[in-house]
Amino acid sequence: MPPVDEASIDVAARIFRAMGDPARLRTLAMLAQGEACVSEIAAATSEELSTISQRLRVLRSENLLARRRRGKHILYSLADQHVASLIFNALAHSTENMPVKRKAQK
Amino acid sequence: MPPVDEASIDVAARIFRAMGDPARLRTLAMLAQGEACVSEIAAATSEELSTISQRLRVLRSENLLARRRRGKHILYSLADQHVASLIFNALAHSTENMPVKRKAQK
DNA sequence: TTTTCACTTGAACAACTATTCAACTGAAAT
DNA sequence: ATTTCAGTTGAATAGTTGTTCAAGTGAAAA
Repeated sequence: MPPVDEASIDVAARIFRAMGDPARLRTLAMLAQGEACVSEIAAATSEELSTISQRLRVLRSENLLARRRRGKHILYSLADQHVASLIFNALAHSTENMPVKRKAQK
Repeated sequence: MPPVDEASIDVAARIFRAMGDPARLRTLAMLAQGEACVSEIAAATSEELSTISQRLRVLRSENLLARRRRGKHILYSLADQHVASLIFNALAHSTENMPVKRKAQK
């Protein structure tokens, strides 16, 4: 771990914060499976279209997403493999590192 | 990327959120360099002791920290290497993946 | 060119979060 | 046993964030 400069910390924190909402993380996890348009995501979660759009806007503002148009739809996907790694990493961590939080016996 | 269950998403999102604050991430980065007590952290950042304590409480509640006592001081450190990886990963991502966000020329 | 429609966006409101203060806790030192 | 002091915690406040609504965009289809 090299000494960390302030700007990097801020950028990294913004990335973490963007990923730190269950709804947004679920969206990212969905996109990790493949491209999807806004309507598809909305349908999959039974939520407002504009809710999804705002959510994607947050993720996009941190450069976590890529998008392209196909016909009338806009297809979203993860920006790169790095984003997938972060998700995978945290999910792995979340399933393993869940100590029972009990003191050594007696 | 395996299909993700709801509980894992929630835990992972909580971890990300805890890391998604510049002050907290700075603290984690500092602890990645080695153990430190609350006073040291406070001194290093010129902040209130209770501010630091509350901050550590948030990180601790997501199992990101370990602590042990030495004399009158309580030494904090990262819970495990996994946490260091997450930090390192995001910092790496933050320094590289910063596209100039400009369209292809002309 | 006009219409359509998928998506985006600003504003508003409710829900959540970070910091500070002041009081408290408890292990260590005396 | 008493004192000390590093750290913790509940409450209050100010600032931030997520969702929704309603209006607006703009590329594609007609």
